[in-house]
Order: sequence, then structure tokens, then C-alpha cells
Amino acid sequence: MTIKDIAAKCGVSVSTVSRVLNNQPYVKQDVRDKVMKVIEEEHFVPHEGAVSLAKTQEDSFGVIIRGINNPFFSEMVTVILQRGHEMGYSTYLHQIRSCDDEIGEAASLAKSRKLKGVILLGGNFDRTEEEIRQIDVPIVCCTFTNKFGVVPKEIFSSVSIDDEAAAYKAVSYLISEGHKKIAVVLPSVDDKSISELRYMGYCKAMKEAGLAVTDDLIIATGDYSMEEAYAGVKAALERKAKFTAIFGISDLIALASMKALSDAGYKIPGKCSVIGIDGIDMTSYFIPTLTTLVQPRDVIAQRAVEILIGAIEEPGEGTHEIVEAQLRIGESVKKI
Amino acid sequence: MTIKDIAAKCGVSVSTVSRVLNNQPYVKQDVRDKVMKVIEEEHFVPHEGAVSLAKTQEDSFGVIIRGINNPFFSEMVTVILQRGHEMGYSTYLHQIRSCDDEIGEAASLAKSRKLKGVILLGGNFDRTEEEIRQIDVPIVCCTFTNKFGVVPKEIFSSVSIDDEAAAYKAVSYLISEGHKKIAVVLPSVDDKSISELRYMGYCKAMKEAGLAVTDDLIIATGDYSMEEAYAGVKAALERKAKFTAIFGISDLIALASMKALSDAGYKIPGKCSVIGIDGIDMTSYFIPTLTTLVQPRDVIAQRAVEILIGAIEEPGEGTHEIVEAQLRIGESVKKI
DNA sequence: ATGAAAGCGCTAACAG
DNA sequence: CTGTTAGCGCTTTCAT
Repeated sequence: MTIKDIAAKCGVSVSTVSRVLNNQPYVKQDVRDKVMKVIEEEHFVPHEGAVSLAKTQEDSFGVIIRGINNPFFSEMVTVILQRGHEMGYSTYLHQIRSCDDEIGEAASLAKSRKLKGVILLGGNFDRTEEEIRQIDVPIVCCTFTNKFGVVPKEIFSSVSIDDEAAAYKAVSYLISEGHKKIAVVLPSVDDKSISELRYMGYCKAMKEAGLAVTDDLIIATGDYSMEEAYAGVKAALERKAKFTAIFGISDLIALASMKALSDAGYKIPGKCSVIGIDGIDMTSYFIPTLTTLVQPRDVIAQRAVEILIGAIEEPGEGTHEIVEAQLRIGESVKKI
Repeated sequence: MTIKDIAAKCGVSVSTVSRVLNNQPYVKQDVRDKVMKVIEEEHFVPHEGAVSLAKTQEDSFGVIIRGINNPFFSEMVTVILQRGHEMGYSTYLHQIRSCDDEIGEAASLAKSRKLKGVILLGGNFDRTEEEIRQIDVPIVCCTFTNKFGVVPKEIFSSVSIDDEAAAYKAVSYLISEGHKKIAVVLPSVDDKSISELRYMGYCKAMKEAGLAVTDDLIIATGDYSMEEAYAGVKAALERKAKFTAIFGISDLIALASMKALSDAGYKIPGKCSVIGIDGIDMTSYFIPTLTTLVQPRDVIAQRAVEILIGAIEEPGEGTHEIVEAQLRIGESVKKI
């Protein structure tokens, strides 16, 4: 079933059918009605490929998501797709594995579908300028603002929290509650990614308070998984590491840390406090509710779309917005 | 940049470039190398639309997911995409909202992209035959085997647990642990969907054990959300409903129920036991770990792909596989 | 207000 | 082994 068949069935030309399909003017109402009727009867749906080939240009953007399982991302995706739709853009959701190269994927997605822009969720940004330039359309990154400065900030945009500041806030809160021995659970202290930034915030807060960051307070687990976070905290407890609070650099890590503590017989927050960052929905249902720094993900998602479309419509220098992460007090931190 | 430009740059014809692109034979090795080199230098990526228009047929299928936020689905998606890739199919991930019509979406997706099949994650199947037939390619449903028999089973396939049996197992387990007053938390007792099936399993187990299913044991919340489950259990406790155990018909519902119990001062499993169904990863990190009936999601995902491809390659009657849900004992159920 | 016809970028015979 | 050419299904001038 093609547009041609519909045209034949209606006794009109293909251009008329095309006009109806695209809500264009210059079609008499009764003709329009008749064509619509046949289209519905036949459950006709135009072939996307043909449309995108023929259209000189189409408003569309892609969303590259690293790990659909990450609740923080998947909670954001819905908002992004919704907002894109509202603004008249068609969207492509593309999930990649953690081992994939998001820049390469974004570049080919953009080319293979003539996308006008891409939004990147996750992935580090420790890239060369040349790599980024492979993507020849505007880019908005929702998670990392290229703090390490490898890439000139003119060639991409971003909306995100200030990871270092959020971590600083989290740890400062623990300190204000009287904690001095604060462990940090993270993938790596120098991965040029979110983990490193949040670690810097941790160090800053500790240092300002005159607290020592000793080796046994650093639980580096290699990745962002809950398994490794759990194993890391468990091992730390087994080697009798001493701390009264744990800062998990993501909610998932903080939650896994809570479980490890609990399994080792530690009451939370009685014997050890825990704080995270991200504010994923699930944290509210944990026992105890996790205290965390909430990323305003609706704002991030909305602004990402708006900035992207702005950049598409009038290309410029690349804008970088920082949104504030807010402390949400749960039940996992106790004053000591 | 098109295939034509590449051809010109290499001094060959477009067909030669096309052959190289598609790994076809009959291209001299040195020509192939030269073309490949130019393709890489130019970061050339063929236009998807043109390819799918020109290709007589292409191996591809779509995955329609109702709510990317649902961990049970998103955990499965990864396996499905992976398996599809291994079997040489390209895949389309399409997320829909809970208010969308998955059958209609599947039908137009299939048509607009010439898909050879679709896998449906979520959504009830209380449809007319005519609706289903709109999808003119094989369908595999991973969550619901059309128990209510509205749709002839020849026109679609499925892989899933037996929801009623799983619920029966869960409740029987509670009963074997000495529980007699067992509440059920669910969206609805008659929504012609998973909720109703699992409710039937609950009733069966209760009845066989000679236990009464009184009204105050049924906590119907209207939807699958954690919010409503939490509110429902809270309200039940406030009106002094008496039970020693809760069966949440999904893990998310069970987890929300635990939180409501905990917030009301109930120790779990000390004062009230909780069991769920699904086996999402997160349950292992809750305190206490949720006891649940695990859906073998890797098996479901893999079989779904295999059945779909089987049906694509040699159309038949529709196959319906049932996989077993396994009890995973956590810490949320206590013998009384 | 409607139709005819020229592509969009690629693949797939077919010819050589 | 390589090139030529006719579409794939649609949009978009340009006529009418």
C-alpha cells in the first residue's frame, strides 16, 4: 500500500494525497475528507524512509542514552521525548552499551537519519575536538560540562548540575551534622568523568573543614554498578575501615552501600549515615529513605530540548547552563 | 556527502561503492581498500531512508516498550536488542506512554519502517481480533498470553510466565509459612490484564487453603505506580485492616508496600511479611531484601527474539511458551 | 485547487 | 570484476 494506491482509490493524484497527509493548504474540503477516509480505511502509513529521502528538511533530533537501565536517564528520557514532540520535532531514541563510543554513534545516527541535533545522556566527555566535530549538528550534553577542558566549549552545549559543587554540598551537609570520618564510594578518582568531578567536591569539602582524606576513606570500585559498590563497601568493612558516614557519588552507589552496611549489621543512620546524589525516584521507597542531592531532571530535560532547538534554529557559540542540585533530606543521615 | 561523491572521489561507480558498503563479493581487493579508505576519511554514513527504500527487504524488527521507566522492561530490552543484533537483525526501540495504544503504534511502526516483526513489552491484550490484525507482521508478546481468550492465539506468539500460577506460588509460600490473613495489593481485580490474572492466582491459593478473601484484604489502587501502592497500604493500615502478610502483584508494588508498612511503624518481616513478583534487580538491595518470584527475563527476552525470527522466517500458527517463575527467598517473609 | 514530473540516495538487476 | 540504469515511495516545484 503506497500513496499511489491511495491516489488511485480516490481518483486523485499523488500530490493531492501528499498534501492531505501533510496538512497543506490548497485541497478542497470534500476532496480532503474523501482522501482521509480512504487513508483510515486502509490503515495507510507513509514509509518513513521515503519521506525522509524526499523531504528537503525535517525537524528531528536524536537522544543517545548510555544504559536505558539507569533510572536517572530513563526518568529523563520521557520528559525529553515529550518536550521534543511538543515543539514539533520527531525524535529518535538510541540506546548504547557502556562499551560503545557515544560520539561515533551520535555522528552516524545524525548522518544516517539527517538529524538536526543530538542530546547525549551519559558518557564522559574526555574527547578530542576532532572527534566531537564528526557530529556535524548541534549537541547538547546533559551530564557533563567538559570541566577538564579538552574540548572547546563553543562546539557543544550542555545543561547539568555542577557535579563538584553538588558533591561539595553533600559532604558539607554530612560535616555540618557532625561527621568527620566520611568515606566516599566511587568508580574512580581519576576517570575524567563525573566520578572524578564529584570526588573533587568531596575533597574540597573535607579539606575546608580541615578533615583528612585518608586512603581507607576512599572506596574505588571500578564502575558505576551497584554490585561493585556493594562489594567495595563490604570489603572496606571487613578490613575494619573506620567511618561514620558514606558519600555515594550516585544514588545507586549510595543505595548499594546502605545494603552492604546493613548486611554487615550496621544500622542506618544509627551506626553509619549515607548520602547520595541524583534524586532518582526509587530513593524515596528505600528504608531508610535516602538523603540525596536531587538533580532537577525535569528542568534539565526541558532545557536540553530548548537549547538544542535554539541551536538548530540559530546556530551560535554553544550555551552552557548550570542548574542547582537541591538537598532532599531523607532518613539516612543522623547528627552525631 | 552521498555514495555518488564517494564514487567520484574513488574513480569508481556507485555500484562498486554500494558493494563495498554491503560487504558483497566481486570487488577487487585493492579497489575495496581504496573505497573503504575514502569512506572512513569522509566519515561517510549511508542515508538510512534511502537504504530502506531501495532494499527489497531488510531484516529488522521493532520493540514497543510501555514505560521505559519500568525496570522489568528496561532490564529486558538490553537482552532483546543484543540477541536481535547477534541474529543479524536491526532493531527499533519505540517507547510509548501508558495512555498510548500499543497495537496502533506497533501497526504504524511496522508499516512506516517495513519491519518484519514486533515485540511487545507491556500493555494488556484485551483487544479485538481486527485490531491485532492491523499489525501485518508477526508479533511476540512478552507479558501476557491472552488468557481471556479474546484474540485467537493463532495470530500472535508469546513468551511469559503463567501469571496466575506465579501468584499462586507466591501466596502458597506465604501460607506455608503460616500466614492466614494475607492482603493483596494490586491495580484492579478485573482489568483483564496481568493484575487480574495474578489476583486469580491469589484467590485460588487462598481458597485451596480454606482461607477467606475478605474485602479488607484487597487493596486495589487503580494503577501500577508505587505512589498509589504506598497510598493504598497506608490507607488500609489507617483503617486498621488486619493482615500478617502482603502480596504485592509486582515488585514495585511490593516495595512500595514495604515502605508504607515501615513508615507506619511495622517491622518487616517481624510484624508483617511481604512478597512480590518479577525479580527486578533492585529488590536485592532493599532492606530487607524482597522475597519474590523471579521471572527469568533473560530467557524470556532471548526466546522472544528467537520465536519472532522463527515466525518471520517461516510463518506459522503462533507459538506460546510458558516459562517458570522461581521463588527467590529474601528477608521479607517470616514464618509465623 | 489539482496534476505531472523531477528528483532525494541507495540497491539490484542487467550488461559488459 | 565493474558500470549503467531503473526504480523504491514520497515531496516539491512548476504548470495548468
